[in-house]
Amino acid sequence: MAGRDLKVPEVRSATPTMADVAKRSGVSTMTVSRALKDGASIASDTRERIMQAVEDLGYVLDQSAGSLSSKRTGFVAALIPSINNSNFADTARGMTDALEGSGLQLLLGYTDYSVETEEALIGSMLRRRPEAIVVTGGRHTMRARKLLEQSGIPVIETWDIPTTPVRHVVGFSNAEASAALVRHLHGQGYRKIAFIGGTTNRDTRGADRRMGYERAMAELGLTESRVMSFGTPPISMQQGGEAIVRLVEQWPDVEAAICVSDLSAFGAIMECQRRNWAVPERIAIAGFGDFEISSQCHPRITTVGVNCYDIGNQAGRLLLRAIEGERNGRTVVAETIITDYAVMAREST
Amino acid sequence: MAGRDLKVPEVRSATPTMADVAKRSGVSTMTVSRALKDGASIASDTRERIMQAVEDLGYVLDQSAGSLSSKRTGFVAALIPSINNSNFADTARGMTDALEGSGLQLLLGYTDYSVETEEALIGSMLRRRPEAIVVTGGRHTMRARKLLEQSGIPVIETWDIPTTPVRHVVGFSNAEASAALVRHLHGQGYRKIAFIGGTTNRDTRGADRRMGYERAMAELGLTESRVMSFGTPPISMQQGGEAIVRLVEQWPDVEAAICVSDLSAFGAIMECQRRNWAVPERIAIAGFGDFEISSQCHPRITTVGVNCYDIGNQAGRLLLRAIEGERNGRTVVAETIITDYAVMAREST
DNA sequence: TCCTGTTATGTTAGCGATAACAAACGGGAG
DNA sequence: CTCCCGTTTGTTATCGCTAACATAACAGGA
Repeated sequence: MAGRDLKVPEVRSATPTMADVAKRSGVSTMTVSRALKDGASIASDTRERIMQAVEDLGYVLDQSAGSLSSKRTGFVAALIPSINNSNFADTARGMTDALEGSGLQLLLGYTDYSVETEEALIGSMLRRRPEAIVVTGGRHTMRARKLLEQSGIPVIETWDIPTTPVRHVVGFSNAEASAALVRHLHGQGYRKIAFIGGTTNRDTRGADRRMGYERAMAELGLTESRVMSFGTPPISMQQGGEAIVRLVEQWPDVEAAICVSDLSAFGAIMECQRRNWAVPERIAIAGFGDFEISSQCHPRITTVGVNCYDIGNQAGRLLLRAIEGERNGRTVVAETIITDYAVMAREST
Repeated sequence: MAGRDLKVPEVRSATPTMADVAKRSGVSTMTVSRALKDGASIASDTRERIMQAVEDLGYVLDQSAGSLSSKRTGFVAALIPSINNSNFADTARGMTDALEGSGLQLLLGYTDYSVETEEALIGSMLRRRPEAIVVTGGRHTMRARKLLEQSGIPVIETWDIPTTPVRHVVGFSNAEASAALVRHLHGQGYRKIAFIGGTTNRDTRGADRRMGYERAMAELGLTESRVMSFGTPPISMQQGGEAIVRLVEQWPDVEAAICVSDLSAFGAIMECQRRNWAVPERIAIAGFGDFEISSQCHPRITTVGVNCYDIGNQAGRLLLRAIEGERNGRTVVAETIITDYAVMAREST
């Protein structure tokens, strides 16, 4: 730990305000405000003079003051379960891209897969007055739901198709996607198919996938379902590895395993390699989400590709329409946009 | 795409303000303000009455108005290169944990490994008046640096040890860490050691690691350095796979390769497996960062473990001290905190 | 009884910007 | 020469909240 003396920069004592800039350039604050916005009518020499003053003073616009006055905060809130999940990262990127050029910034919050954290986060986001809010999933605490309903701004639920949506929806049925994967494995000839997931319903999409698995198994007449629950969601690579071992111990005849996500599937496959259990010959393993790792590892993992980027992009565009609509006093109809998914058959099954 | 009619919630027309709550509970707005903060002296029956009114009206505090008045926005900005990188995610988590209970929220921005994007982001963050700002890396555009210096708030650079820091620093020397890995491989008996990284210096930490590799090679008297540059940073798993093939083509005698990050190392190893190049017998491969994947894949990857969480946590705590100090008018001395790293010897070398 | 201190609440005056309207100015049409 | 219109700039009044100070009410000690 080393120390260095404090160097006081020239413009430091009091942060300059718009009034300081106005005084220095000999105009009113209103003119400064206009100069800093594009699209306002202002003489080019005046603008230059103002810009010079801004530069000299090191002035930075105070947006909180601006948004109080203009009633536009210039940002939208998006809540995703985890910062470190490439699926949600893609969704966030899709949203950011959709917002490009709209003057709206994306403000992300992380719920850590917990509806309670989500509730708290919705509260703190709403206090900052976003112009719209995007949440992941369709299940919320009662209070969270009420907050969303009363917020007075467009609300979009993503990554799911809730039975009673708050308002707009952009997503797909996790249960249906999971069922499609079961049918695919069935089509490949597998019968003794297991499901590996977390021990709780904390990850609601994970729970939906398990439900879809069970439903599809029943529909295919495969009455013995093999569900291995292990660890608190989201389950890690390591937990996937441990779970596959337990699975094989408990049901030695198992032929295939569907993991709740690609990460746990990857962990499971690596563990199999260490134990010399051939994948897919001894046991086939599939994942969910089509993470980069699934197409890169060896063997490449069969999974369900979800249009993550598109979910975000559609949500972003929908949100722009909704904000625009409300601003113009138009009646905005609640929309449900269903995104697609596809089983990606690869080497692990 | 399905539609549903707009359902107008009861409290919708105009968002209620504190004055509405005050009127409804028969007190002044100041009392309402106090009731919504903890630590203020207020009669418990008054508080209850106010809370009831808040509940009835669905009132949500407007923080932008509050912070305009109190001059405290209640958030700190942190810029990280990528949303989808578990190293930076850990740093973010460390920061969030450090901020827990301080009343400060973390607002993340993503620079996408570009100093230009960073500059723009610093601008838009500063406009929202964070109480402190944390950036990743020590290299910035001139304008960005000026913005940081003039911001009047605590600035912390992380993940690096800049030669001329803006103010506070929490990080380690990427070059030194990379050199340590070279020395480790040398100690294992490897001599023809290569480095795989991106084609540009966009990822400044990646560039530092390459520099450290070259310096260490020279110091060890290994004069022939083998640098394979491939793809725009951050290079992906797939690019790691492609790079290792090119590397072996160009220098068939290569014995070991250090990849700029674990992800590219993983891609390289998987590609080797597909080509039946034994790792580490035919070629040893090491990564950087100790991502989860490195300890989970097969073979497990030798890498440099960085104390990501600690970087964030220390930065968070430093930032709290600095804010506290400035608020009390104390002179805050610039601090440099050096975090540790360690070569993690595993199966891939 | 009066004074003092504590607790609970109210009043006033902004915080720093922008919306909305007003006004000054210059130039071209009639 | 006058009038009108478009362009540029200024004035005023908030936006919703909180800091700082003021005041009221009450309890307890001298």
